[in-house]
Amino acid sequence: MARKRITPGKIRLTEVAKLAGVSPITASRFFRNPEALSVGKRARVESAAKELGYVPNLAARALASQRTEVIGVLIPSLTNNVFADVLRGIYDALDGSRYSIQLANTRYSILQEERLLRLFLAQKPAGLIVTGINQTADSRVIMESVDCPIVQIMEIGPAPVDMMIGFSHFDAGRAAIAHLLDQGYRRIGFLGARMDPRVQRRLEGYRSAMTEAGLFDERLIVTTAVPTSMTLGGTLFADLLAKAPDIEAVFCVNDDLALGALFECKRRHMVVPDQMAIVGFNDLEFMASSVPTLTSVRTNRYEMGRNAAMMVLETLAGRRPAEPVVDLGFSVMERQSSTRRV
Amino acid sequence: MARKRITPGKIRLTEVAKLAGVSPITASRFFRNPEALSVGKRARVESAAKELGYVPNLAARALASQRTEVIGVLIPSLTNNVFADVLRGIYDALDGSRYSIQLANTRYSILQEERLLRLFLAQKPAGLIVTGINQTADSRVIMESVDCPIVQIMEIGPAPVDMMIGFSHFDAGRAAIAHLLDQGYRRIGFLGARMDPRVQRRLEGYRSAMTEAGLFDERLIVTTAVPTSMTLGGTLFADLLAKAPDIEAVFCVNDDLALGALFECKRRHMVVPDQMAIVGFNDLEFMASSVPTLTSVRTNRYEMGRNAAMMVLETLAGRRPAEPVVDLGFSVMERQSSTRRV
DNA sequence: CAACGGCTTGGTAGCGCTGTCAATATCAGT
DNA sequence: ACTGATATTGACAGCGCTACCAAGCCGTTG
Repeated sequence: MARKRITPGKIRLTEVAKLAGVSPITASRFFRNPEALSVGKRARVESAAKELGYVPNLAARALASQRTEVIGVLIPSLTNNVFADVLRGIYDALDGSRYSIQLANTRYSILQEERLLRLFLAQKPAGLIVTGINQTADSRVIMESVDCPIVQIMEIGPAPVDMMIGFSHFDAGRAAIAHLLDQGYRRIGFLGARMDPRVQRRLEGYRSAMTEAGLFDERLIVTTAVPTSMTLGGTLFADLLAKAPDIEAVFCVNDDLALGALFECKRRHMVVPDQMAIVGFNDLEFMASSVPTLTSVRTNRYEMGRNAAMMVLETLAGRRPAEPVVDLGFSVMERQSSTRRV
Repeated sequence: MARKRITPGKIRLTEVAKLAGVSPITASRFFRNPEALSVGKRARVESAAKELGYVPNLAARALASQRTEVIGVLIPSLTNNVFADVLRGIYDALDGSRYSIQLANTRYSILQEERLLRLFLAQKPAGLIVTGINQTADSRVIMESVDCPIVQIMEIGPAPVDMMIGFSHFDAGRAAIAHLLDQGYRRIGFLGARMDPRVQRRLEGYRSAMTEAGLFDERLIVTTAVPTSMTLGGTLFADLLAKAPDIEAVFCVNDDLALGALFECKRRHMVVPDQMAIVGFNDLEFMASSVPTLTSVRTNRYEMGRNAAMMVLETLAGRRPAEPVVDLGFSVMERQSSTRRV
């Protein structure tokens, strides 16, 4: 004999079936589709499974059925609060379903993303949720070859691999500037960190709005590839002031930078918004409770995650969403930090 | 025939072996332990795999080998920045290893935790990282029956299931109060949200230190089961002021509350620290860049996650850590918000 | 020169479950 | 009573990989 059975006491489906007096396949059906069984057998299998403390072997199930109940999620950062909200939405939507989540962190690298995508392939995921629309060509090939629902989240754009949910970062950037212009600000600076594709599109929105208003000036822009933080917000804002001392307002590419800028203003005894207006992005919870309260562009992160997961779920259930691309929009939350100049 | 082969074009290990001119088992060894092969065969298998674009089937591997390369991680919250840092540490430590992470969210419920633990069982994880030391009795039974390394993180206590890494929240709470007492503050309030077991132990530390100093007063404590947020920090602080208008300082059970309290002070035109000292907990990045800078108890969250994962890895590699319980300690970062009263 | 031991390689038989299809039981309608 | 349709159940084989053991190969040793 090539291999001796090393698991004498282990409870397999066969044991459950034996105790319940049914065939293994019937017991198997009990776990996957109980309605298909007669009431009597259903009860017998159920009590047998409970009595033996049966735990199904997922690997065997996956091998035999050629699919898993794992939904792969690719996000670029674990630290960024934005993705925490998205994740919460995903987890909430999947809660109670039989699907579980396999989370992977791309660290904002599309090469890393491609590697992780390959890794997911080996798991035959039931569905995939990936961040953004800037995948490598190879990543796209992989995604197109995987036979499972895929949702790209965080932004929308042309040519979805499968489904898509998000909003236009370009438009959102434009809207933030439109608000400031509307409030009478003219010299409006831009603060950006990380500069991932979505941030760059917000910058494009800024550039477009400013150019249109005849106010564009390269010196108003300060960016860095460094990951964002509140401390960085202060530093970048100081840099911006050095480059363009006459600015009246600043659009920060996220809320951490905005709060950092606010504190830098405090440090310099500049009054917000009288001497400096501040607008952030994402509308994290704290923006409404700072002093002064901070204007921000609200993005529907939780809903994005939740809906993305639900779109995968619906597709798996055979009810494919009518609209594969969903624009969740955004809204400029106008608060004290950017009220009209006098 | 019971089942016809439905995968005519799929690349299995057999195909790779055939192309490389070796037996399947030799090809298998290439992927698990390349050193065992002769140099020639190693190269042949490698190029064959690459040529065919072979992706191993993890389910089959798991079924045949009776184990997986998945490490289960149970944390109570995705939103809380504290766990984002822990997770980052875990992901960093596992990066480059062959292990992947299965993350599950207990939502601060030990019943949910037990359910998820059962779910993990079915996956035969290679290791387990769980938060805290307050598991249900059944959870403990499950954990003790699983044959894999387990690390309890975030705090230390008696009777580890297997390994443990964290610090004493009781001592940390005491240390925060000791610092305030040392700076001359006497009427010190306590602000707590969520009130999970670790927060309660911080409260015990507060109670112990205050009692010891002969300063304990039940009216100085304001807590809620509501999840923490900056806004809540402002609200709770207002409640505390209503109950005890004469307080001189406040110890907030986390940094969000502390920043919320700071803004509430601003709103009330109370000068920090002259009229009100504030101490937070965790020392998130923003504590050092607010105005005034905020004192906080630094906890080594990233290291906790990283070391926990490394402990699992080491155990899996057969090098069991000499010390199964690791105290990572904490440090009170003294900043402007709690400098000595005049 | 036979015996030995280390290294590499292969054969065999499953791991535990489920897809497929056939068989049987049940029931309504004529 | 018989037919056909539907609901339930079971037999069989195999999903793709690896554990176990055995065999082959080689150089070394007494």
